[in-house]
Amino acid sequence: MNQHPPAIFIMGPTASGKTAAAMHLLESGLPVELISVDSALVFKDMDIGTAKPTKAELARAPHHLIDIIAPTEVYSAAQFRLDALALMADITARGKVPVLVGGTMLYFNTLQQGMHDLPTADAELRAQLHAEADLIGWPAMHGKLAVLDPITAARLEPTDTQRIERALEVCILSGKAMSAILAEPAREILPYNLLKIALVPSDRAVLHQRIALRFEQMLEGGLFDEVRMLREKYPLSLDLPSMRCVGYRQAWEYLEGEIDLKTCREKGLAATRQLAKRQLTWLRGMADLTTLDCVATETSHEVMHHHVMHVTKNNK
RNA sequence: GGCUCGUUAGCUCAGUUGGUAGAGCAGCGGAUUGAAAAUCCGCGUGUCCUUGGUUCGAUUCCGAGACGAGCCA
Repeated sequence: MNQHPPAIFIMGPTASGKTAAAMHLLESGLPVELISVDSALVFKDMDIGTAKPTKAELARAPHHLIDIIAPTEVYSAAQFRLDALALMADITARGKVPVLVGGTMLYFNTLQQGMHDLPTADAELRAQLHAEADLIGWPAMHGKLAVLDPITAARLEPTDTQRIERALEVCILSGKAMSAILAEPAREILPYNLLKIALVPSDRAVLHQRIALRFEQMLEGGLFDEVRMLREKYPLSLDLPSMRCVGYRQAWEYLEGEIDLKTCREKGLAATRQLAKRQLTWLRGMADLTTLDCVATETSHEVMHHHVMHVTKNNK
């Protein structure tokens, strides 16, 4: 018997209708609070390109973890885990059920699996490592990692710059091999009774159509103006996580005159489709999912409502 | 109307001195532990426009046709 309180995950690729699904639950009167699980929605002033719920929608259906940092700042899976755990405890204490809705599958995964006791990211050290890599190249950095942590080096491609950098950072800051830390027992599992709903398209082509439609709406809705505004308001660069978000990177390149509008549209669309594909890959590997077809919106909402009602009732 | 060039993967194009072909992008599959909308790995999906001829064998050479682009009328 599971004595833990309930919590609900609503997961799905971009443009699968997660926001609508979450709002449907809230507005049908179920005792829930929403937590966003999205690495792009955390940024203030990035509204159009992230397809953030509108001000009106957020007023009707408040989401936690939206607009919490500036586009110059960095968020992380580890920070998300801490933030989400605190919010879930609060919501549960208020007698409500936390609904975690979003598309950042690493965050969902981290929340469920917990994290090992790895050192926090260190911007200064990363800058040093990056400068070194510029001099000797990433294959040589991979070679250095092979000395410090052969197990992790064997797991990583010499081209996987981001993970090589992180593994070196972990070794240097902790004095231990990352693989040694990961071999230690993981932290406790999430103390909630989970209902995990996955919104998956029965037809990928339909999702692609939705993505195209939404991207067009973003362009018409002023994505370029938004990026111009962001660049005036903040000291941004293309290597910041915020500006690496799908759509923003391509809009930036267009505004710089590096690509024309047609190319911007094509690259933006392709990047969004590729994002959706990676999200679906994550979902295929997850256990205990209640999978609903995001193409059949009304049916899915009904079924989801039924499941959630069942869970929230058992909470009493 | 005449001449020239072109037609090869979903797109842009290479290539085959005649032995049924390969890049980039797109797409598809996978990995994923403080950047994750990130980062990385794997996979070629084809009436080589059609049709006659030459040939053991034609996507390749020759003829005709279709379509497209350009130049001349």
